[in-house]
Amino acid sequence: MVVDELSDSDVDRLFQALADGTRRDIVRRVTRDGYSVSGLAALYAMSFAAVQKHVAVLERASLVTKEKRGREQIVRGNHEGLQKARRLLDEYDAIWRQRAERIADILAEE
Amino acid sequence: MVVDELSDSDVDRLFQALADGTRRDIVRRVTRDGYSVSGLAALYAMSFAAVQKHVAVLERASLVTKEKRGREQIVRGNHEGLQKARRLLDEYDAIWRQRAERIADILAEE
DNA sequence: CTCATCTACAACCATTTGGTTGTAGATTAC
DNA sequence: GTAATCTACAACCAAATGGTTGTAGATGAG
Repeated sequence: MVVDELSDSDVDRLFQALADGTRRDIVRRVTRDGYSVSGLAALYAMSFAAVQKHVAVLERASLVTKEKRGREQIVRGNHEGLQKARRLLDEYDAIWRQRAERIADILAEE
Repeated sequence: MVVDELSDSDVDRLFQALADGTRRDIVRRVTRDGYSVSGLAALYAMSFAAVQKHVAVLERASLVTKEKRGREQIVRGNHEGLQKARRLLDEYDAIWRQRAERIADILAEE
C-alpha cells in the first residue's frame, strides 16, 4: 500500500520550504499551538503579506494546514509533511548503510 | 559536548541543497561510489559547468566532499551533513511529540 | 449599518538560482 | 613537447524567491 508517493517536485517543495529560517520558526510555533496568520505576522519584522507568503509556501509543501475560524485562518503544523521529509532523509541514510555493509563484506572476504 | 552547532544559514544551505532533484540524485550516486565531476556530468542532460555548480552547492552544504586525485576531483557523500539534516528534522518531530504529550495530559486530568 | 480587522492577491523590485558559453590552468597521454 | 582531458571560474540570461505596497472581499464588533 503506497500512500507515500512523493513526486520529485513535491520533494523540491518540501526541502525548499524548510530552507528559510522564518519558515522553520513558523513550523516550530504552529506545531506547538495554532496561530492566526496575523498572529504570526505580529512576531516578525516584516509585512503581513510577507508572512502570508511564507505560510503559503509551507502549506503547498504540506508542512502546515490552514483552518478557517470566523474571519481568521488558523495555521497548524502538519505532521505528515514532516514525516515525509524525515523518511526521505532516512532513505539516504539507508544508502549509506548499504555502502558500509558492502565495504565490510569486501574486507571480510579476504 | 556540542559538536553540532549549525548556524541558521548553515541550515538554509543544507535544505536548499536538498531542494533540487539533480542534486539529490548526485548525493545518492556519490554515496554509493565516488565519481569524478566529469563522470557525474556525463550522467545528466546539462553542461559540465552546471553539474560543477551543483556539486559546489552540495559541498558548501557539507553533503559531499571532494578529493583531488590526479587531474580529477573525486566527489563522495558526506555522512555528517546528512546526519545533521536528519537530526534537525528529529527536533521538529520532538516538538510534535511534546505537543501530543501535553494534549494527553490535559485529557487525563479531567 | 458602519467601522475595524483579517485575509487574499496583484503588481512591482532586487537578489538569488539554475542554466548557458567561453577562457584558462593543471595534469595525463602519446 | 604537444595534444587531450579535467577542473575552475567569469560573464551572461531567464526564471524563481523574498520582500514591498496597495486594493478589495469577508467577517466580527459596536
